[in-house]
Amino acid sequence: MPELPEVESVRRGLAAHVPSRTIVQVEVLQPRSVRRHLQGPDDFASTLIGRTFGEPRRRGKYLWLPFEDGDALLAHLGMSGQFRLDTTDQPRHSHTRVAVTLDEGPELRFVDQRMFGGLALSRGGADAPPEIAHIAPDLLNPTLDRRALVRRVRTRSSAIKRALLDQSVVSGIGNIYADEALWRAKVHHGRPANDLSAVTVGRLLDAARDVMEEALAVGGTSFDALYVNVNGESGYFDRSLAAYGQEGRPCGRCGTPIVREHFMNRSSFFCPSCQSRG
DNA sequence: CTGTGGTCCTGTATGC
DNA sequence: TGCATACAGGACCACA
Repeated sequence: MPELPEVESVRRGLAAHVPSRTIVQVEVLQPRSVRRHLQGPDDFASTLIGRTFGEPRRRGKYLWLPFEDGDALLAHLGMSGQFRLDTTDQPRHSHTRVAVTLDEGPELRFVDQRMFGGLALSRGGADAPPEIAHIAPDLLNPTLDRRALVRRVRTRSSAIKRALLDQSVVSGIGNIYADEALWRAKVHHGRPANDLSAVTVGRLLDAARDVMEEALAVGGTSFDALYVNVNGESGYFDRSLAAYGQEGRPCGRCGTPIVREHFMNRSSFFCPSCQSRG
């Protein structure tokens, strides 16, 4: 379940290998994975050939690989998407959806079991893909206006967790890090965002930033083989999770068993004692 | 504009 | 053993 730390780990892996590499061949093995390229899979493949990569970039959970000509390869990993850099003699993983041969070095492979992710060419998207204009800045963006963000969050009447997960409010947070941030800030996920004080929302956003930075430092969170970096390696932050997936285990602060609750068609894990409904 | 709930997708785990 | 069901959940879309 790639969220900001996992996507950033992938971006860094790509940054070490793809800049200055030129595409010589593209194989679309699963058309669904390029469904957001409206001209179709054949156009996707042919239009990429001959282009040269620049420095990979990221906003929230979106990743894009700029080309030197001003366009970009826009990617989202969805639930299970991976970029892998494998030598051509290594067997392709069975869920390989797109394979990109470069002029030298390893092959770039997009692997995606559940196919919620995908690739597309973004015209003129090297600096800022127009397709993701609606995606808000993320918490690791040094130019983020924290006060403006606190204000925007507090205009929402829906549950605070819904606001945290809304990528047009703040980007990069998914279900795992939302639960971790709420636990750290001692806020119940269902509290209306506009009921929280500016200080509390500020603390919550700081907690989200901190937990994602800590996760990034250890390569992200991996529960299974669905998230790995470009070399196929797992992250280690699952060992540091305080709330997510901890149902029945004692809260690290007060010892009360962590509770799981259905919320927004997914699971929310929280401490019923530390995180009161207010 | 904001808010809400349905849908897509496949592999794994669980229940009868 | 086999079949059905639940679950994982990010982004998008229709609709109120």
